[in-house]
Amino acid sequence: MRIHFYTCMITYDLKTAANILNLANKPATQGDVAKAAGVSTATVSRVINQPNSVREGIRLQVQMAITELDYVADAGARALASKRSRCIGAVIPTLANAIFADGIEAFESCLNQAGFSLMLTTSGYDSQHELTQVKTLIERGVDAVMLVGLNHDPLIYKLLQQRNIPYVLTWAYRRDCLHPCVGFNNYEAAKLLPLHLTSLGHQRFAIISGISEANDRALDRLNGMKDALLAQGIRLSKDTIIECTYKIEAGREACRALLNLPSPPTAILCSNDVLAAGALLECQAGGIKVPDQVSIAGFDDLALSANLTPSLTTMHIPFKLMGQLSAQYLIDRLAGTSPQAQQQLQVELRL
Amino acid sequence: MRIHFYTCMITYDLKTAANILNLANKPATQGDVAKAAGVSTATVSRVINQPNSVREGIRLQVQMAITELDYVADAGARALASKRSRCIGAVIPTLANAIFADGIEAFESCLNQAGFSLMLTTSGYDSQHELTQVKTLIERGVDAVMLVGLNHDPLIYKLLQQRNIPYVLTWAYRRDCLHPCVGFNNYEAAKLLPLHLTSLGHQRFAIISGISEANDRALDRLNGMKDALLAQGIRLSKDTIIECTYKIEAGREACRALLNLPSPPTAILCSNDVLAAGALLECQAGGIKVPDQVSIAGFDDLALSANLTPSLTTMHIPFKLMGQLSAQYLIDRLAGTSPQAQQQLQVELRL
DNA sequence: GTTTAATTTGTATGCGCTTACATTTATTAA
DNA sequence: TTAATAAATGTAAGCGCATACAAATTAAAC
Repeated sequence: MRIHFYTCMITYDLKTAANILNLANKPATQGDVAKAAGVSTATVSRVINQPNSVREGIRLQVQMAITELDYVADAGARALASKRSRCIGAVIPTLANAIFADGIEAFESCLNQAGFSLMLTTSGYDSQHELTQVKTLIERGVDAVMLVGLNHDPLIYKLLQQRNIPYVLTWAYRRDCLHPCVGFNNYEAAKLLPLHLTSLGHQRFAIISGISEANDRALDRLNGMKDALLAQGIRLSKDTIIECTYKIEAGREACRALLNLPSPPTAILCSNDVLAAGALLECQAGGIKVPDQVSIAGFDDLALSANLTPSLTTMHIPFKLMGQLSAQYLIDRLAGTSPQAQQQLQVELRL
Repeated sequence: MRIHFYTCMITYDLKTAANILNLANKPATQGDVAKAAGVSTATVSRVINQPNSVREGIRLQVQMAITELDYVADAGARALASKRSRCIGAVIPTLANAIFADGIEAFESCLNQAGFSLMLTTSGYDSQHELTQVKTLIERGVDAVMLVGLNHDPLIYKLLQQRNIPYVLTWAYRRDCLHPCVGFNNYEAAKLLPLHLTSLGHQRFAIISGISEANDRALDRLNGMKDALLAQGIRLSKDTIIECTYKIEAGREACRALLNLPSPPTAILCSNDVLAAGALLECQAGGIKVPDQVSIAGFDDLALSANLTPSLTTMHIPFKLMGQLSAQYLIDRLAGTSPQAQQQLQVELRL
């Protein structure tokens, strides 16, 4: 036994050091790493946070100790000492709507590459719930926040500004927006659709819109469409504008109602591709020829839209780019630079 | 001026205390609240964490001080002192596929109600990237982790178990699974589809599958379909099984290839509704009558599927319930109870 | 009205890290 | 070679909270 022990001591190395220190099976701390590498905790911290400020030999030694001990820095302690959580929060209306998928995916991916994690919450298109979610994110100590749309409870801005938390609004853009935003002008983009359809000769229009209350994108799109029609001398009666939730069934139902009107529209403008797909599928189910009997236009250019027959006329939005740019904006802000606060993205009509 | 100041002092109350303490405009700390309420920090902490252990009068006093000072507890400090971050991490393959939307939405919602936040990351169907993401989540100090599917790098389990971090596997279930899981048996569920189609008289089959490598759900579904066909004496040739990414265009393309075979299938089994929708839309685009000339079946029962014409035969999965149950499992684990580790959900064929 | 027990509150320590500052070591200039 | 300078490392002080334990208060029992 004694000899064995002695042998152990001779072959003492980082590996056994790891085991010895890990006897209690508690996660290794910076102190454990420091001890194992024969340096101070400050040096370990530097190896992790500013590796270039540590000479190569020592750096490797520390990194080896980190590996041997399976050391993972404690997030709470880091956040407490550095005032940075390395987490960025986002509040989106819902995940169930494909509209947000690509943008958020790109947003997350970008954050990830820059060493940030995404804390994701949903508001269910409810501005008071959105406020609650922002409060929660602040409590979780996020370094920055992403929101969807331009209109939010003023308290949200107050809370964020008070704590100096950078934020960015997305999925929308307005030149006179007082807050950082990355997106496109929903109102102007929506104007293009009726324009295209009137140029094809359509006169009798209807609109299927998302619920415009508490959804500035939906409202802007609706107003854009209405105004563009008005400019052509076309005023829609009340029963030709239907607001419904962003569900495919809702789109179908709305379309059915419109086609049953005494004087049904020859063109249906939808403020979203999910609704448009619903409308198109309702027509197909009812044996109504599109676009011969009725034309349908959408908005957002979901993957589905181009694959329907006939394919949907829709407005393409560079969601992926939007996610990337909004992530980059926040990353830059946190890095101390002053990125452009308002970024407008170009949309494109897809026939 | 002087009188004014004096007046201020007389009306000294929590509000002015707030302003005085907040002069530096730094976020209020627990200590500030304690001072303002005339209690110790321990009491403030209790008011926040175990309100019932504080007498009502003092509790209200403290809560008022919290409001006046806009106090928000520092997440890092809380995590450091309590060893709990109140965050739960999830790694899903991608957000771009609608399959995950409903489940994650319900998962997040459940966590939220229980006072947890969701940290969401994506793996892109890459198991090594998944490992990286789990490491990141651990570094962020999540209290628990949700993963999709049954097969993961063993190191993931090791890391989680080592740190005593509860985890749950979802979107899949196997009776002999060694890990906590909430889901359904992809293999058995997939068997039901060919069964249904052979009962309709189909003999010439083809399969459009997701990439089965590094995706146990896709592999199980593929094997289930193949085995069920084999049991009926039907063996698929190599060119009637196509694996592709979960994109609608990929489904179209695969369908086209299958229909161009010398002896095209009369039934196409898709391991996912996105692929099935692509196949169906390809048929429509090509003027091929469904189900007269070819039958198409899917899996997952996306909202779209029931609204296509003809509607897709598909397997309904209770994704929302799955999200809720997996969230609840982790919440219970963190609360110290021992919830059932394996939970199987029932699927249902939708014609 | 005491004594004892139960409840409420305060005191004080430490969680694990970052960082300002002090000290040491390496590098350059003279 | 030595002095002056720059770079690398160590020391030690918090960051803001939760909580074990001690002290004080209240309620219950006698």
